[in-house]
Amino acid sequence: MEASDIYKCIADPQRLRILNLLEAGVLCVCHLQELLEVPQVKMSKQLASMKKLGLVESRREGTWMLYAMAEPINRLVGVNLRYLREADCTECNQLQLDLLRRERLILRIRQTSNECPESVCQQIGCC
Amino acid sequence: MEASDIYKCIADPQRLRILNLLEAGVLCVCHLQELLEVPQVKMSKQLASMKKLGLVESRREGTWMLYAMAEPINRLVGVNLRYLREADCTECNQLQLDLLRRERLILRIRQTSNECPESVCQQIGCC
DNA sequence: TAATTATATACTATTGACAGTATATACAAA
DNA sequence: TTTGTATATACTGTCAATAGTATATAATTA
Repeated sequence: MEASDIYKCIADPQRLRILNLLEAGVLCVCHLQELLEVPQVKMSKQLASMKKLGLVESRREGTWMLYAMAEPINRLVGVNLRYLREADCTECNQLQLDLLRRERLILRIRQTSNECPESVCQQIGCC
Repeated sequence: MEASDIYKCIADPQRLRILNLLEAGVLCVCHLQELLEVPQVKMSKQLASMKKLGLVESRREGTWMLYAMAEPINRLVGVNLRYLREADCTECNQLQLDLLRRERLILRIRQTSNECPESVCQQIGCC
């Protein structure tokens, strides 16, 4: 895999945000949809493209699909996420904000019963 | 300027190579053409796009145009160049190779009389 | 002033990425 | 076995980036 493929991938702000979120932990498609406020079909296609690149992995849990960073995390992606989280620009602030929103999402799932299957919940870290 | 603009820019291997070369020092269009083996029109357009982004600057010297990294160098570009020069991939090796070829080019100009005007030569560092 | 050199821009055709809609699949529950 | 839910894929149209050709510009030299 070439560096240019990675750059093309993270040149899309939404894909960058997805990678940023997944580096913090496993999430399922519907939660990514909610956090980024994009239609299901778009999220699914973004994830498929990153899976094809080998950047993310997916695991089925019932009807739910859990997505995670492929291990070991691509170093070029890691370098850039680390830089952008510290930097100061519109996109960078969004990454910080997304991580906060992820925390809040997990809290909400924890406090709401049956929001998602227990097996999913365990992977995400709600319970 | 957003991070995504930078990534779109360096997602093109040739533009990445140009930035890599310019970080090492000033070069004129024809030398970049020679080093990257691309047609004049293409090089000119790549440089124009990066100038528009504010990543490079140009200065006329007679009929010659000298291109340089815009100062201060964009930090995201700097972070990535630094990483890629150390990393091991096809594109990364190319960056190393380009720097060597640049050294050799400068040596050749130094040893050949009248290959380029003296004012240009001084900026590039041949003499 | 005309010719030459280095570089830039205009124009055109092609291609690749993307969004949106519709539909398919995989699994669970009734 | 039907229904529902979460997700994926197929299909289509649109738009932006790119390459290539031709031409323009800016400065130098004869």
